[in-house]
Amino acid sequence: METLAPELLIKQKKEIIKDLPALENAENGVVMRLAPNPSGPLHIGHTRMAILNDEYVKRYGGKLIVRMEDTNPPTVLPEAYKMILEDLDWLGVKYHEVVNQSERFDIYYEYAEKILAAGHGYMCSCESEAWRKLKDEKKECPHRSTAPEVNLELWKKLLAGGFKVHEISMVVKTDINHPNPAVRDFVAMRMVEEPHPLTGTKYKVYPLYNFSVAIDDHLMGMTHVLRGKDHLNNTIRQIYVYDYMGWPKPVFIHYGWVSIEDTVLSTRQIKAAIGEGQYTGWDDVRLGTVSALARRGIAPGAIRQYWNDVGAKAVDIRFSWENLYAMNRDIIDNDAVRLFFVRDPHARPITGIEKLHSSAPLHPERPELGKREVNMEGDIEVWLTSEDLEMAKPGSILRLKDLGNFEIQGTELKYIGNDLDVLKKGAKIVHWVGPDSFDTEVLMPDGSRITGLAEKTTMYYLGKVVQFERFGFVKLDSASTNGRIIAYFANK
RNA sequence: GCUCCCGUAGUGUAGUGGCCAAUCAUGAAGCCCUCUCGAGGCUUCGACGCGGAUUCGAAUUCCGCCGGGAGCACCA
Repeated sequence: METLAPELLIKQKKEIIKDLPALENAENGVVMRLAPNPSGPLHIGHTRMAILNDEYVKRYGGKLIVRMEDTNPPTVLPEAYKMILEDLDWLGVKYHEVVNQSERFDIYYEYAEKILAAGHGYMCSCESEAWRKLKDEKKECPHRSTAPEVNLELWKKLLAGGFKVHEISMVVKTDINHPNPAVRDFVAMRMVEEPHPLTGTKYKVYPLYNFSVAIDDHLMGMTHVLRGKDHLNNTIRQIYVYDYMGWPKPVFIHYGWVSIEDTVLSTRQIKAAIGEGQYTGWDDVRLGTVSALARRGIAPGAIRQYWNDVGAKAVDIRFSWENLYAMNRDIIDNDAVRLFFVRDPHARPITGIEKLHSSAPLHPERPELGKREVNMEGDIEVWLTSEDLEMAKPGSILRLKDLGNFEIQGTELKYIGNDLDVLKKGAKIVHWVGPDSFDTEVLMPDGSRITGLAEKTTMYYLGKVVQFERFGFVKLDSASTNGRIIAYFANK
């Protein structure tokens, strides 16, 4: 066995792939959607809806539509359209169509008119605060009983530009006596003067979330709507539109709230902070954006597995970086080359030998990835981390990994052979770098920086995820012209 | 205040009346292995929020309580 198939002995990975629960009414394929607001790129929180929807579409076959919900010009970030799609691509999400709500206004107008004509909506010129107060008290506002013909006239006047901002809006009736205040009548269309990044000033009358979503979900043939629990009340409101129009309803699934600690996620905050130069950009490794995770060496497969594992139940959960990192480690461990990195390095001259040679595999389980060789001659000096040096008492023996055994003599290291038996006598294995190493700076997710020396070979793996032994997995980002390496910490 | 959702180990998760003195992953502790504090192997720790009811039998059903979360925008 060992000679025939050694890989079977080494890599018996526990491949327990947990399946998402089955979807109702999905036997004949599904149509699902991702409906991001293009106010910024995706962050770790958004990846749940992306992965879950993608997983189901892949499983049952069908179509995944990306629908940019860009109906509020002030919050639209023009670059976000592209960034979101790049994030999805990186995540391995297969979408079949991309549509922008900002280009579908004529459709929303058509349905607004139908709703008004049928008496299911009204044109309201109440001051918004007063209107809300009436709703709280389950009282109708004076416009709620306006005749459809009058409403239609007002609607036409609105479209023709006959009103100013905030002067009038179109409201969809639900049930003014509904026990749940979150569900009573909602504004469906309103005027916006700010130009839209995509359509400019072509339209002035904008739909609001619940209205455009209900219409689009139906028109685009959605069979399943899988979104967060925070939309529970929105679903109830949207169902009123379905019922007014006599549309069949998709299957609605609401997964629980995810609380993500220790991570900056607020698009608005990030945007402001980038402007102030506090972050280098949307992919600053301190952020929880998808691009930041990518930059840090988090594998898309780890994120996918994480959400698959969590599933789509309605329980509120805490996001666990620890669990994500464990999944990430599983994935990257196999390909990450092992290299030496010495933090807070201190030089130590070597005595007792003129020539030293080190040869070690780049990956302990994968000899095919090759070896790295180090040759040193003459007045040899190596660098060790202060942490190891503090532990080592004078006269004790250190095993410099893949190099040799050394006795501590003051600030010098005396070569005493290369026999691994010293390990059995309690010699400690430490990591080291030679004179041709590179200054390296590792940026940690918390914003701190760890500086040290990385061995020469590191330079050949720029752009890759590697393991700095006894330190952790890092993504080697770049090297400046003077040879300083910048790396980002992924996980231990 | 009103309404809704939820409640299994530290974190997630399986479990839909008996197979549960509760699954798996992650975590922690220990041992083995390994020239890494990684990987791998083994062992251990750790949970059904509480109280009633139904039942021969409940983590699974019902009621009450407690606890957590969300929504109540001319944001999405």
